[in-house]
Amino acid sequence: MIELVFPDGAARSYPEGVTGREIAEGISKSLAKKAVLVEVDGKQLDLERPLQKGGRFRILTRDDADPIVLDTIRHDAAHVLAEAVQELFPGTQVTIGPSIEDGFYYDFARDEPFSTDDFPKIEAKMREIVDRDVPIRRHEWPRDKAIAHFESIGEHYKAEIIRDLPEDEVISLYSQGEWIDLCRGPHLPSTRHVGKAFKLTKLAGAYWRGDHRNAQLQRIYATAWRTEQELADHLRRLEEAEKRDHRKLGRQMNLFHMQEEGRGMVFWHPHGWQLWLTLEAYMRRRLSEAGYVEVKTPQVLDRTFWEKSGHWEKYRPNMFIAETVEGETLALKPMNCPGHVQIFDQGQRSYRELPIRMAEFGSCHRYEPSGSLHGLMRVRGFTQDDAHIFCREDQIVDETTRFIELARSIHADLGMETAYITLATRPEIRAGSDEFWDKAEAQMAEAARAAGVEPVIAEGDGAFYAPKLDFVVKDAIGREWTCGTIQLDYVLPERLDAEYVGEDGQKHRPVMLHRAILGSFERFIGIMIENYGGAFPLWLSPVQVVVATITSDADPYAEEVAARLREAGLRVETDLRNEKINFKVREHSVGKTPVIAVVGRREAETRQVALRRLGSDRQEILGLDDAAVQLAREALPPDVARTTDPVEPVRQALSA
RNA sequence: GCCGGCUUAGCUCAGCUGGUAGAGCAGCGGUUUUGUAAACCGAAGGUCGGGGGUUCGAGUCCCUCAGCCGGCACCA
Repeated sequence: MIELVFPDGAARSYPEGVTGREIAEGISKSLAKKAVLVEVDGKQLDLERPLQKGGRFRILTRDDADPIVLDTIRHDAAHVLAEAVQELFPGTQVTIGPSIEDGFYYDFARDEPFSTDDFPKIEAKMREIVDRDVPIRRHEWPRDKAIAHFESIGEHYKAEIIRDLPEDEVISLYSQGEWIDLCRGPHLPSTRHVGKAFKLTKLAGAYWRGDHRNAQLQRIYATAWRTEQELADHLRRLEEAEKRDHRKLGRQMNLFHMQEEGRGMVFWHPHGWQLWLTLEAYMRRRLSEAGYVEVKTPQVLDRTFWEKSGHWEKYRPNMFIAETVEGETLALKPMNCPGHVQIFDQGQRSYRELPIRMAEFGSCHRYEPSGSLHGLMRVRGFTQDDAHIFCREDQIVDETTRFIELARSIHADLGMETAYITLATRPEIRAGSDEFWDKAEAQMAEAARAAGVEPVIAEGDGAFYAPKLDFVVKDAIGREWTCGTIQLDYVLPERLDAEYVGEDGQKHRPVMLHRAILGSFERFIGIMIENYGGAFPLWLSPVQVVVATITSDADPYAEEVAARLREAGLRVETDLRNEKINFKVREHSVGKTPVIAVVGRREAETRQVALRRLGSDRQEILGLDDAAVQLAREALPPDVARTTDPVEPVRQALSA
């Protein structure tokens, strides 16, 4: 007998080998009908699986909000997809097909390429399989039999997977009708439970086992949900996200462009560059306040320099290299760190100077693989908000904690909430002893906790020389972005011979903390565009106010209004075109201008402005001076608004 | 870099099985002086991504190169 403890706390005994379905039937017929999985001590099992041991027990139905249910639906849908493809395209080999966020995919091996034109046919076949409502059954086979079976039907990838499973692993297979696949499970009771709220979305190439030296398979992506409604909602969310695409908005809002001759390089247009300058000025204030000093280092340095830093050996394929007529070989800097060490190395450093927090808005070039380029998100010429903290070992934790607090505050100011922080631990190929890694990882974790954050461990993701913390932020529509990092480094100071004189009069190696908060301006601006959907808050908006006239009589007054607002520090444009006010309001609303100041004959006479805010159709009539003061106050960057009497800069601007 | 798709006017897109390129918006010229999300009229605008081929004839078919898009791989 085994004892099962139900969610309500009741404990009941059942004979060993009882199945979830039998238990459900014992409770109610309707439950047995709805049940899809059971869970014993947190482990989900098929409904028909004989239970061997007791524990905390619950029955999961298809409607359960538990993510494991949706996960199982997606996983089963992947099997249905695989069966459908094999029925339609004989000779196709199956490999793996896991559930993923929002859906699932399946990787197939087939000489002929699939086409998205095949999707309707495949989807129809999938629906047919769902309608067949065939039971999904678990089988356990001896290893040799499983291998022989898959080899005999030409499924070499499956056979390879089984061969690579640990010797003691139970080989489980699942069948739906004639079709059988290697799988760990668990699965739904029958294909009907998969439902029809799925849609094939994308076709892609993917390497077998994720290794580019292996064969390339064809991956079919799909989205799958519990109900048609959930599917429709998801498709609508995708459309929404598409509207926010920074490449689209960048063109529509005339922020930047790229062209063939400069792949991965950005041409910033006036409004886009204004956005950059505003962000840069903000960062400069925040860094200065946090005790950083700003530097600027050369764009191009001789090959010998990169040989010393180790980049020539390790990083050369990613570097832009230039030859001069005099036969020198130079390289554009792919990163700023070695340059910063040169500044550190000038003169004699004392322990009293540490920590030195050396910042640079460092413009770097990296030859990224062509297929990885993506709008502003992955470029070849970019500017990092880079800084290196040179410190003693005993300062690492404190500096890291301070950094985490700074980064969180900056992300929040820029409309992004910290979702979590990851601690990337020792990779397989690494430098340094285990003792070093134990200590370094512990220090990073300690610093995170001191800042009030429990880091999520990213096993093996660290740089080869040290662990790092990465920030994951969440945007307005819930998407996550990795933004900001801090990495420990003992190697570069050693290589470039950085040293300081300690309290003991001896020379010591400083530790370096590489850190960035935005990552790169390019990428971060791309993220900001998507986060705000182009509707930037007033302080960031490239154009804050458009003064729009109703008739040409008001032109002189409109110029006066614009001048007055500019005097108050606002970024203002005028629209004196011979167009109707409706037309102008529409155009500037579509263009995401935060404030439209409408002036007509009335306003000119009374020396007022009619303000209209983006997203509202109300108008606010204010005297010109009041409007200038009020808007200037609203347009203060968040840090300025926090650190000073918000009225003071306005007063200063007014008296200037 | 790899797999697949795409590339037509400044932008968004149409162009069936090969028969000599079309719309809306923007831009330009004019009329209109307008009160909070698109006034009206007109003229213009294209070596259909580059190159090569098949054909009497190619935007359309084939080859090739480039770029872009979606993934994969990469991301010190």
